[in-house]
Amino acid sequence: MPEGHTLHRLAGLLNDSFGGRSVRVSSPQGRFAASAALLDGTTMVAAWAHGKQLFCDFEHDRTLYIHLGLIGGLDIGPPAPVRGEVRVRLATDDAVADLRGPQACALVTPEEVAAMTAKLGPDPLQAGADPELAWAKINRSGRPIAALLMDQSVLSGVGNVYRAEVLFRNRIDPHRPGKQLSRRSWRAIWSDLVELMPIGVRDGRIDTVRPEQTPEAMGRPPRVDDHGGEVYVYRRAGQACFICGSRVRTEVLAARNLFWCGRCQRRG
DNA sequence: GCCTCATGTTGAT
DNA sequence: TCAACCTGAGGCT
Repeated sequence: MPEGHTLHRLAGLLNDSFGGRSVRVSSPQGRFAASAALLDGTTMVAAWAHGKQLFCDFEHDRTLYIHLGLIGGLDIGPPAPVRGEVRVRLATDDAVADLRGPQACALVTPEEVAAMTAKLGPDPLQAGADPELAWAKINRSGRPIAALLMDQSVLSGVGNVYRAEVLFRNRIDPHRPGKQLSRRSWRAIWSDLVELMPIGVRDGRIDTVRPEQTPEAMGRPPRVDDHGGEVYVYRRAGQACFICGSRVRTEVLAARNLFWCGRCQRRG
């Protein structure tokens, strides 16, 4: 569920349903009960995201900080009975938001928020984010670009799907050390993310296949990943590359399954 | 029912 | 580098 686009989308949905309203806050599961009681009945001022971190600002300088981790989810919809392990429920008479399985869920101060965001790299989904801040780190690192893209202190919001897809779209070898990546390649990666990620926010899934290369346009059967989006290489190990036909490769890189085309991706 | 996997991160070794 | 953590879905018996 969660790369940066998911959190920005959720922030928007939270603002739509809870922004400026008095919110009932509870912890059906019990693990957030004490903090929920402090927020209960107060007004949610605004929700926002930086990369994969989600912040809900309430009155009295109280911020609910959420990180979904790998398996967490935040379901927003009309009122419904609690189902499963719900860490936090936000509710009004019209809407409910249920948080399950988060990696982090805590009440934090403005100072703590500032400290957290200060450690994060620029987010392609934030207006005015500066790609040079990321380039300064990439340009002097010996780590592979596929690892640097996943490092949230270098760049925030990119996860395993976007890293594989943006490297494929720009024909870049995932193993290329950051210091050997051209500035032109980095600018291409950044502008591609700035173009792709808002589409993910809008649609709630990651679509990366260019219009002229869709299955219909290429005369091949539709193929959509389990996460709901249409992609070139992510989770397609062993299958034919849509562009050159060679087998999509996979290996573990930066503790995650990387997917790439060894023939198409040779740039640095 | 049991096992594996998942768009993530942290802390110990 | 590796285990741990949080939860649910899907595949298997």
